[in-house]
Amino acid sequence: MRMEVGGEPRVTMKQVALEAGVSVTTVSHVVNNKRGVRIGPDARRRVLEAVDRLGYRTNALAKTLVKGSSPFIGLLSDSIASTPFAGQIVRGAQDAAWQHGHILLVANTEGNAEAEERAISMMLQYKVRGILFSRWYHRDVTPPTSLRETSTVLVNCYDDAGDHTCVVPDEVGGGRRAAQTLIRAGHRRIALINTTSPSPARTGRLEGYRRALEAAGIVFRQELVWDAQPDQEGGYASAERLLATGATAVCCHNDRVAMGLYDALRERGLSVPTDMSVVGFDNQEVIAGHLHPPLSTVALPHYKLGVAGVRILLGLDDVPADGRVEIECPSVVRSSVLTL
Amino acid sequence: MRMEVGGEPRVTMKQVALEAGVSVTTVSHVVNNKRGVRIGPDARRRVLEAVDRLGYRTNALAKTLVKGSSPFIGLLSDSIASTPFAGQIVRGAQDAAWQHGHILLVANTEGNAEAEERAISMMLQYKVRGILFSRWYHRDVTPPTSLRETSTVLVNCYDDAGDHTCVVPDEVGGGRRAAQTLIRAGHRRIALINTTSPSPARTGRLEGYRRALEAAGIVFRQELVWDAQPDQEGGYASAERLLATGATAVCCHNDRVAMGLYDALRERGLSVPTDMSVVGFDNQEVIAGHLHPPLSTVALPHYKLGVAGVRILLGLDDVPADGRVEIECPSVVRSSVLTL
DNA sequence: CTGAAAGCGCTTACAG
DNA sequence: CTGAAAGCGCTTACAG
Repeated sequence: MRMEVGGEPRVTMKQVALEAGVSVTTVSHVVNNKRGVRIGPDARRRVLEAVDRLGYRTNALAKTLVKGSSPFIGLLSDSIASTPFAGQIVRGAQDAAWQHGHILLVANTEGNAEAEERAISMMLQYKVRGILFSRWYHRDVTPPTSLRETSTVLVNCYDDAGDHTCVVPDEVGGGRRAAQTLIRAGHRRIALINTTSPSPARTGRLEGYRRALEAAGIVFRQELVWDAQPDQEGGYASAERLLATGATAVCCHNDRVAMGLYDALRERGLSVPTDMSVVGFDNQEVIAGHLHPPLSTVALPHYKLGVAGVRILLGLDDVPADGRVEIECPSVVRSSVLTL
Repeated sequence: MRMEVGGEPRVTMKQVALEAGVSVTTVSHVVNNKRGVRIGPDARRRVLEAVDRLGYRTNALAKTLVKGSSPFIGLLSDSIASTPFAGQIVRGAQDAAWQHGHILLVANTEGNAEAEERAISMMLQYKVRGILFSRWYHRDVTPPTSLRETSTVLVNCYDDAGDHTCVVPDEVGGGRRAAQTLIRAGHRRIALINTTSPSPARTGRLEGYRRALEAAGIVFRQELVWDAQPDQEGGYASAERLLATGATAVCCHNDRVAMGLYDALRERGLSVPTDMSVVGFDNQEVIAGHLHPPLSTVALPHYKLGVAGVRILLGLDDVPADGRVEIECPSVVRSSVLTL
């Protein structure tokens, strides 16, 4: 086996043909294992040997040119590492793309409009099959108009205009599931620490919480629901109020809020779940899995959003007439809920 | 402006030429704004208009073919979302690649050897300029031999054989910096909760800790150093032992250990930093930034590792003779250290 | 069974 | 100032 160094001239099909003493046509046929063409066993052997000897690798770019179809799919992300969420979307999209013989071109724009524009332009020049436009937290967007030049699907976001197909988490279902976890454990007085920032998560989860209560015949009480900063500080600051409500359980807007609440509770000598049952949201592994005690929560389906995004783009999945596909938020049970 | 739909035939330079009534040569010249060629103002205007009218986008793939140089750089990652770390590497590599007109092809292999092999093969077919082989935590590896077919640099890992250039965090410097934070605050009895798993982080940070003590004229005491599981559970379980040593401060192997320790301390009615000064490692934002009180720590330079990886690959940065470049781990001060 | 030739979308000497 | 032609690395009818 011969090794190629970085800048060395690439070995092409022509050279293989020369080495094997056949035409490039023949090389192409055996290299691609073309069915329906008969190649003499001797010729085949010779090209295979030549390929090996020369260390030939087909040039996928040239192939793309003649085939006329692009292997690329673009993924526009507004964040890739600031939270694990965006990463999961990328991972899902990548796995799905790869599985179907496509290659993901990811651009991290940090939400910068100009960077987005340039990334789209670049993707278009590489003749992507389509573009996934994603946001790290579920929200509405007005996507760049240049996206109209190619097929695009919105991932973890949606446009009010409804110009594009979108795939988003089922927030209502998630909120319901969070509350149900508590209801099924026998709780009746369940608080909800919602977020201060307007978002589909805020609206949807509240709606899910109401529906779960209603289905269980529990009356909704406004005093059990309030908004807090959606992080540890917000949870920490909510302890006093929570305790005052006499609730035995609480749904937190996310795992970080739950973490802050844990701290505040512990400082008061209270413990989870004995004194308070807690359910989070997001399933942010590094937090939820390692709190004391580990936190029961509802997971956001980022990986699946990514997968669904490319499947839809490739026409593999059906899309409802309204162009909106919702992915379920599954419940993750750990040990922060006391069964009454 | 005309819009193209997904499957529609692409508009090519030939069509633009036709529309503008010039040759493709001329189109190429004006589209690329070729210097040194004079184009009649009228011709130029006509092609620009045609480009606009037709919505022409150059085919970067075809261009690549004739230019003979590849815009692609491969990044092999063993994880992309299980921790924020890998994501930062990807982000750094992506930013640097983009900045220099290159495109990052990232493959997430989850460390699976077969997947790695296929990804490399794919990258080679797309004629990548080179490949970055990365791991989410710093360690030694024996990279796939097929990597020898292209330029490769190891990111956040290294091979004992020394076949490849590598870029890794300066663990010794990081360990020293952690200890120094405490020493400068006046602490003399400083514990170190190291990790049970053998790794450059374990060896290097311990070494750095020793050097910092030595430089400050503090004698190293074996009883102040022990190993624990490198996560919340390990930190939680270390509280008793830590308290028994009479240390006034502690360096934790990472932020998760610190988080577990916080919990255990709080359960004993103790508080940070009044009763114990704590320094973490990793600067895992979601944890370190939001503990009560926020945790002083030492950051792992993942973003920079990614940047350096592509810069080295592109020949933009010098590499020491031993092929090993170390990136500094900066100290991040928050409020978990009491000044004596 | 095998190969010459045209063509994918571009760029670049080379001639006018 | 402008264009015909060759060529980048491949594939695919079409002839032998």
